Amino acid sequence: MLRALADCNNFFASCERALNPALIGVPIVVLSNNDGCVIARSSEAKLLGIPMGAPFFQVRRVCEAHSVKVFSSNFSVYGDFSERVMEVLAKQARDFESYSIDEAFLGFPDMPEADARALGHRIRNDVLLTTGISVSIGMGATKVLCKLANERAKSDAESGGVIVVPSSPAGREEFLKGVKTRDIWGVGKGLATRLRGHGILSAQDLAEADPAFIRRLAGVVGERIALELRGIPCHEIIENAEARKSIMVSRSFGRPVSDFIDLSEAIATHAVRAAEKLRQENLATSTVTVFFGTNRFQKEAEQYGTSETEEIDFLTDDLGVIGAMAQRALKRVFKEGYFYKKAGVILTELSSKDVVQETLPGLGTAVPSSRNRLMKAVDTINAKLGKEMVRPASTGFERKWKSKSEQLSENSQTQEKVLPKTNGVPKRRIRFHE
DNA sequence: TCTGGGGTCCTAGGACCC
DNA sequence: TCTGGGGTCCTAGGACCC
Repeated sequence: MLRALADCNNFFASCERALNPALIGVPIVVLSNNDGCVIARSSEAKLLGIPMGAPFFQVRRVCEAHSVKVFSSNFSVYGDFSERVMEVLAKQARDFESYSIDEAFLGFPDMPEADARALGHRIRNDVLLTTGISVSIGMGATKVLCKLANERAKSDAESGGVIVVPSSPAGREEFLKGVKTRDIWGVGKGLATRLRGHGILSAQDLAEADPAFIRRLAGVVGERIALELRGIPCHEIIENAEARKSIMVSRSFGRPVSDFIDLSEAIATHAVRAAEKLRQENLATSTVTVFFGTNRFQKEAEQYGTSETEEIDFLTDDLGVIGAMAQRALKRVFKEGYFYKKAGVILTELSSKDVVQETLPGLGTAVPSSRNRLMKAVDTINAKLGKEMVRPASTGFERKWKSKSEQLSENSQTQEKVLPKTNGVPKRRIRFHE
């Protein structure tokens, strides 16, 4: 079966540009939370040599010198663009898997290879016209081949944004010879080093290697990659994403904190947000993990970091219960005398709330319905009036530890705008900062 | 001065059981 | 010198990805 990977080009930067066409041709970078690292670059910014993942303070001068537009990330906006792109892509193929915020796998049973290129260009045009976002299309027999084709489509200007890996052994070999193992999807630094030790340098070397040998060297993960390179699918296109297994909320602090009360407020804040996500997805949990740590980049400073888990014997989505569990865990492992840089909360052992109510009728006594109504009220108010409009006092008032988002606050005027429409269907209104 | 956040999967090894 | 052999389950940590 012919498969494809559609991957948005410079996604976050493209979103900012789609919102503000005056930015066309201007170098753009988008920063991570806390304005820490570069997580997206327009092609102009890439040409300036600004690396992906670079700490912003290391590239600030280059940005200033070349008038690079710098944005704090605005994930609610990127999420809206993502929905729009996915909507268009999902219509193009029988099989569809939204793989990440800016990528989707498509499956085309019965599609002749000869028609693949033209199909790819049609999809590209369709997404560009309806969303303003440019995507690259990589096509082949397996997901791993699609990934490689996609990378080539992005880097090879002559491809017009579409590359098909031929299914003929000779054509595939020609393609794979020019690909370094480290550039294969699923081959990280560790595996690439091990492969190199055995003379496996290119994707073609890996495809040709004895699968049993690769299995010993790199486990089932490596073996599957090798088979996929040969055109044998090991990873199907998964239509219905399985229920997620964990929810994590974590942030670095805007400045180091050492007081218990500050850490406690941050943990409370993250627990509230995690519980909110839980309710949005109609899930419930019995297990809460908190973690926190000092700044690992400050080598000379004394380091401490840990995680601690608290369990209960029923399932809940109540921010009060989850918040209290997080605080109990924190109190057990907090240590005085360190400068902490980051903290977070993880919820695991997730179940559907419907299942909970069906299979555990006794839950009605564990979670009073008045609490359910309270959670609904909190969610409704915050959805209507803005994030954190209602929150527990335990999340703090002064909140000196909050992340910074300097590039956002620089233009703190919030405006309402409407994204472009498809098929006359109005999209929900979004808030964002210009 | 300043270094993100949120996931998944696999494996090895220990605990425990028969 | 000699001290079974398999299983399963769970967990921590590593590796990788976007």
